[in-house]
Parts: sequence; structure tokens; C-alpha cells
Amino acid sequence: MRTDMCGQLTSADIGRTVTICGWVDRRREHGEHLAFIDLRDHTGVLQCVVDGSRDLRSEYVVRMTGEVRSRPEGTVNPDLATGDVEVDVNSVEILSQAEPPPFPMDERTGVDETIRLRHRYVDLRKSRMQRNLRTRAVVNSTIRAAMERQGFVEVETPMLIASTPEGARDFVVPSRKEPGSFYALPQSPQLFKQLCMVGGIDRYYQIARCLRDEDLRADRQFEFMQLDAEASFVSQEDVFEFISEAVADVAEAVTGDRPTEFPHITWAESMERFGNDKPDMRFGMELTELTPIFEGTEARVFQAECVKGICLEGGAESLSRNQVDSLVDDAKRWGAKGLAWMRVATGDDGRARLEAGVAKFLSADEGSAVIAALDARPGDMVFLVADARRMVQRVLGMLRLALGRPAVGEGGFKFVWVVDFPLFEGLGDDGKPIPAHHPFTMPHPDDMANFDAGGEALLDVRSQAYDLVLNGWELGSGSVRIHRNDIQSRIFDLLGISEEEAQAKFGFLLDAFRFGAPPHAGFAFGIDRLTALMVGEENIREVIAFPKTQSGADPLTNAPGPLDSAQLEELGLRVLPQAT
RNA sequence: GGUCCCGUAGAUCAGUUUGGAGUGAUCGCCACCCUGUCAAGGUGGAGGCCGCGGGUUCAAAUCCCGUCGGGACCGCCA
Repeated sequence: MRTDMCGQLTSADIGRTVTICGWVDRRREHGEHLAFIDLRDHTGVLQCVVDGSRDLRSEYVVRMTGEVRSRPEGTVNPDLATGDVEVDVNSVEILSQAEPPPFPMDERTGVDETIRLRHRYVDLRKSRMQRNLRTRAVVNSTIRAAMERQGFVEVETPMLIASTPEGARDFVVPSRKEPGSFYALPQSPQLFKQLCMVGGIDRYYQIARCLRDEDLRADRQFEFMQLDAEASFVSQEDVFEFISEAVADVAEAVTGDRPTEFPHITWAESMERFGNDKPDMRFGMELTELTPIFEGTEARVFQAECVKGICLEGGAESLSRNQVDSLVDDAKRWGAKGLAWMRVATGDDGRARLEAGVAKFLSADEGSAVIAALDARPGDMVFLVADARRMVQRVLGMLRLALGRPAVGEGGFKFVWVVDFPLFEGLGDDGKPIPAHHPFTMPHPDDMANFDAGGEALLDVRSQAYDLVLNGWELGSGSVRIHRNDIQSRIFDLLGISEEEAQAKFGFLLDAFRFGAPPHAGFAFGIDRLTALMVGEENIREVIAFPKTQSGADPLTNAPGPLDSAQLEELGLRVLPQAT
């Protein structure tokens, strides 16, 4: 139907007769004898010269035949890849007429996202979405190649599975053959990939769709894609190598630069230095320990378990009083009792000193110690939080991001493995520990004494769980799994899951482990997030062809919608009246 | 469950702070003119429940309450 793509014709093609197909991007009419049509396909735009009598409007789908020729002297367009040439059209076929597009097709105008989604099929024609989806395809194929090169075998797992009440909220599917029973859609293929290990697959991977019925965010959709992987007879370090290799291949394929640094940081260190478990390593402004400085302080606000501070370079000038007040409000919303701030100025003795804010509550020694610890210079602004250690980390961690985080697409790609996550994130009201990862995570071998001790000591037990973080986004997580039923039983016991309950929820996995389970470990990372970061998008909806809005609706298909009564009947369902 | 921001023509936005005569601009659209433009140009024209509902007022796009939709975030996401 066509001989060439619009965006690929150059002066090397001059003299050739070509047939091209595409959408009318823009037209410039000069009367009945001359009109310029910019014809667009996914490769780019090409100027076509036609007589002005043809009615060719925006987004008409056309097929044109003509001779490629060089543009007349002075009419070359250097802004266009095909700007040296044009097609002298002698035949035009309108394949499809089109109504005017629902929004401008130029790349400059920002269009309301609901309207873009309602007419996604038009939005997808734009170069941004073309680039993002094509990059995504490169990400997928690069991952497949990397995993297969490393001996991983793609195994598909079911979408209709049993609901397991742990973790996120399940999407459920009613059973027709067994009314009143339900399937769940998988939150991840976790249990199946472990079964694959028992099944001797040795190295499993899958580019898997995962579904979780939780609130949507810029980096979260109901359904998302993961590289899911699991390997037998491997250590945590082996997993890091497999996954780092795949991710480095992806970055190289997309950007041309191969990342070489995949540093490790412990969870505890990340919490102390960055205030969260997904550190954005593109910038400094680390949380600085100030607790010793305020031991025995007179200042009430700093009499706390923990005092930490961060320093904003130049903040004394760049932040207005209103902005500072608003940061204090933010800190309170994040749970802090308050946010102490001080400007760094030059004192009478020529040295840096703290002023304004809470400076008057600090002794001279405390002030100079704070300045030294934060390496603050005149013109900077320092922020201090005193509270329980977890709260200090949380609030300053969020403040650090609010003040210093580079825009997506800036500061390069900084990967980091976060290791040694705690096995339990706290004790519940009933005194039972709450698992930080999932209940199949192997405890750290060095912490078995605390594990045996139980009680509060459990909170000091590390796990063999790990996250991969890129520029402050959690790409994914994994762990070394428990492959022995005796350890698994003890975990269930600690979590307060009875043997009957465990059998009911995970019986098939426990059964499998009785028949010879190899030691195994695995990982999964989000392909939507990785792709978004690779193309510099701050929202994963931009790398998904047909995403949902924050409320979980699809403006294009109007999902979700009601079922008719016959369908409900067949499924044995009745819809309750809406509470008003 | 909560906090914050947004909603005016097909699109992007002004106007809302401080209520006041007829809601403007740009792009797009329609018609006509135009033989070298490329965000073409010119002339003319159409197009608005100011998201929706209620309230205050002599008077509401503007103030108040509610609601719907969209976005960012907290909680949530083993």
C-alpha cells in the first residue's frame, strides 16, 4: 500500500516515485493551484505539495503518490528531519475522512488529561505517546533478552486464582459454575513462581500483569506490569546480579549509557540518612544526626529522643517567610510537633551564626555545633526536627524531598539496592509482629538469636529482603524465600496464623514444600515505573496505552459500569442498594 | 478515611482577591481570497447552563454550603 515512511525520506531519495500513507498533520493553502500538506505517520512528518482544489483536512487519512524532489532554494526547513525534500504529489486518495480532532494535535498545548484519555486513540498519534509506547516495547524486549541470556525460562501463570487474604485488596471475579464462590486476580505471581521452583524450573521469569485494588497514584495503577523472576540455588547477591544486568541493559538500550553503579545501602542507614526506604540519591541534603548536641539542652523543643537537621543551601535568601510557614504546616501535617528553622548569617566575629526562627532558644555552643554538623554557611537555611526517631526520619525525609528533589529526567539515573529490611515492621495491638514483606521471607542468618528470643527482640531481626530503588522510586522488591516448613511454621506461629489457617490460605505451597523444595530467591520490578523514569515522565499513565484515572475509571470505555440483571442472576449476585 | 489544587467556547487560558451594564483573548472550526508556505497570511462568521444543585443578595462566573469530575499527596499498596 505504501513504499516509504513519511519521516524517512531524505535528499538521497530525490527522483524516486514514492507512495506514502498517513494523517494530515497540517495544511497550508495558497489558492486553487497550490497547497502544502504535512503528512504524518509514526516516523515523522513530510511536506507534500498538492494542488489547492483537494479538500484535505486535519487528520484525514490519505495515501499519496508522487516524486521526491529537493525543495526550491530558500525553502528548506531545518527544523524538520525531512526538511530538505518534499513530494510533488500527482495522486491523492482519501482513505478516511475525519472530524476535527477533539484537541490540538500540536505538541505544545497541554491538554486536560481526561480529554486525552477519552480520545486516547487520537492522543496516541502524538510523538510523545509514540515515543513512550515504543520505548516501553524496547524495555520489554530488552528484559526478555537479558533474562533468557541468563538462563531464565518464561512461564505463564494463571489470572484466575484463589484469593489469599494477606496483602493488598484483591480484585475478585465471581464464579458462574459455583455461584457464591469467587476467583481473585493475582496481586503478583508470587506463590506460583515459588511452585515453579519446586517444579524444577530453576530460573523462572515472566513479564506479568499484577492487579491490586488499592488507591491509585502517579506511580500506581490498578493493573501494572512487573518483571517477575525467581531462581533456585542462588543467594541474594546472585539475584542482585541478574536484575542489575537486566536493568542496565534496559538503560543502555533506551539512553545509550550503561549504568555501572548499583550500590547497596542497608535499610537502617537509608532511614537515618534519607528518612525513607527509597532514597533519591541524585542529591545530597542528607539528614544529619544532632541528638548528642542537644543532650542536656535547656531548650524544651529539643528535649527529645532524636534531633536531626538538614541544610538548604542558599535557603535564607531563596525561601520567603510565607514559604517557610507553609513548610512548617507541611511538617505538622506529616506528624511532627513542629519544624524548627533558622537562617545562617555572618556574625560580628565574621563566623557563621544562626538567627531568626528558634535561634534564640539555642546556646552559643549548641548553635555553633549545629552549624558545624550541618556544614552550614551564611545564606543557608537549616531545619531541625526533634521527636521520636521514626518521626524525625519521616518528617525530615519528606522535607528533604520537598526542598531538594530534582525534576524527573534531571540528575541522571541513580540506582541503589536497599538491603537488610527488617523482618517485621512493628508489633500490632495484639502484640503479634507485623510482617514487613510477605510471610515467606527468610530471616537474616545473623539474627536468628533475636528471632528465637521473640518479643521486642523480633523488631531487631533483619530479613533477606531487598528493594531496587531508582531516583527515589521503588522499582521493585524481592527476597530469599523460606523453603523449609519448620521455619515457615515458626513464622506463621509468630504472626498468629494457626496451622489450620495457614493450611487454608497457603496449604498448596506448604504441601509443595514437603515434596522437595530447593532454596530459592527472587525479585520483581515495575516496568511502568522503569519506563516512565527512562523517558522522563513523572506519571506512569504516560507510558500506558489505556490507563485509568485516579478514581479508577476509564473515560474511554466508561468502565466500571453496572451489569444487567441477567448477568447478575447467572452469577448468583445481588447488588445492595447504595447507602445514602 | 483525610489534606490541598483545578473545573469559563472544540482546545488553552484571562476575568473570581474587592459581586454590578454585554464573559473576553489566542488557537481551532466554517465560508471566501491567496502559486512557496512550514505554528502560512488576509477578510468575514458561527460557537458559552461560567461542571451541577441549593443558599446569601436589588444583583452571583465571582461570596457561602453541598455535590460531581479531574489532579497531587497522606493513609493504604504483605
